[in-house]
Amino acid sequence: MGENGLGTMTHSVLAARRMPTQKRSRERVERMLSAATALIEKAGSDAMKMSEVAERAGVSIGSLYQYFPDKTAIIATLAERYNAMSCHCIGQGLAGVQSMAALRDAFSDLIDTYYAMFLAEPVMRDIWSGTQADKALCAMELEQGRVLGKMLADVVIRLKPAAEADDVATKAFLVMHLGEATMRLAIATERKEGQAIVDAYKQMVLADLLAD
Amino acid sequence: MGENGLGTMTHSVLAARRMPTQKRSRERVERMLSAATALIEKAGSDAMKMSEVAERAGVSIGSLYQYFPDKTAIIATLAERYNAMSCHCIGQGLAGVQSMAALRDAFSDLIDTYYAMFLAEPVMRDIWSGTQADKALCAMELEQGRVLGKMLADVVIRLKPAAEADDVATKAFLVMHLGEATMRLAIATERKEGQAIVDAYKQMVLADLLAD
DNA sequence: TTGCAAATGTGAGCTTTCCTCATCTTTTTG
DNA sequence: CAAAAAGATGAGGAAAGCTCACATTTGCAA
Repeated sequence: MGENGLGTMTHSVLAARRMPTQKRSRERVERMLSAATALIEKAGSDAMKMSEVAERAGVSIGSLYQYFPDKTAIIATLAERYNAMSCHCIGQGLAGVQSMAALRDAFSDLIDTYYAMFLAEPVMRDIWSGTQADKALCAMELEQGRVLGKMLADVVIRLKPAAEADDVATKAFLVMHLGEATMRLAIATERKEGQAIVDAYKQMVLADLLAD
Repeated sequence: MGENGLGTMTHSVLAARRMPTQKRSRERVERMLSAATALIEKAGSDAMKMSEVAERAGVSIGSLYQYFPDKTAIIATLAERYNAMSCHCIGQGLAGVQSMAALRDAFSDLIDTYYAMFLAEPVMRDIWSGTQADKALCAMELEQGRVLGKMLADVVIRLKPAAEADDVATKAFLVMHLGEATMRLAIATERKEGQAIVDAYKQMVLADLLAD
């Protein structure tokens, strides 16, 4: 599962030791990230060894550390790509909404899509369900929640101009963050219960969001 | 902050290598746990070194490993004690509820108490906000959610016998789990925003819980 | 083309931390 | 009181992250 269709965005989380400027090194960095992806899919990011990443990418350990200051930087780079992808999806889903009824449907679809993405992407699952030990990863999740929260808040404010902006912002932030928590919970349980949990989340959140 | 008033329950998470039966060893195990607590408070469980725990407890590394199969076992033991404590609190809070209005008040108080506990206990914060990388810890959190969810579901079923039991159970499980997620989020933000987030959570959940 | 500076690549091995085990000491028990 | 069981010790094995002194390749100006 080498190529993952996530584009070729360069990493920028925690200033890499060196930015790849030549074509050769850019390709090598992509190989490193592909190797890391494959290894995470196989056994999780915790079990991923830097030496294995280097070997699989056909690169020396020294090269690996030239572009990623430490192990978490590789994982953070992958996480950043997935984040960008899901932010884009969610943004698109919310963009055209013109009524509360449309919001309800859009939100419901969007959660289902997000859930399907979690289920389908082993790396995403691994990163968000396991490795939250890392501070940088935690900060990224928080930031992600803020971005998604803002998207949702903007829509709600647009549809309900009378609402208190601060309250809406807080609630939207919470709703999006709890969405991620719900995904984690759903994934950690049986498939059927997982779906029931996601449905319960949608129902609860939508009732609150649509209330006036 | 040596003694923490959490009682002297023995650990039982992942069968310790050896159970302390003599008085001497039981005291030593308590010293190990106190040392671990102090070190986690100082710099987090990630930075906690087994050699430091042993030294601070006035014990050899060998002894430490005689009672805790690995590093996570110490943390899991502490987590188990905090879990038992919070389960007890929450159980008490929900026990005497006889009406939906009382449930609303009890739930609100209970969440505030839980939040205060999170804020006051550095070790609890550390364990639940950081070290979720460990599978045993994740399983414990899930189990904790199930136990708390059952408590809440029992109360709701008692007050609304007409409700579908499965739906209530799923929802209660989700609500309790999202409660923990909310705590984590609140703790990760500024104190004032944290309180607003907790309030938003309470409002959202209660509206759903009290709906008929 | 050529030569040189900057960029890139290498991997042996240093460091840190978890954890084991052979051996010794203390306590309990028949 | 002697044997057996429980408890205690700490040097050192092992694994993985990461460094650094040195080798190679590339881009570019003369």
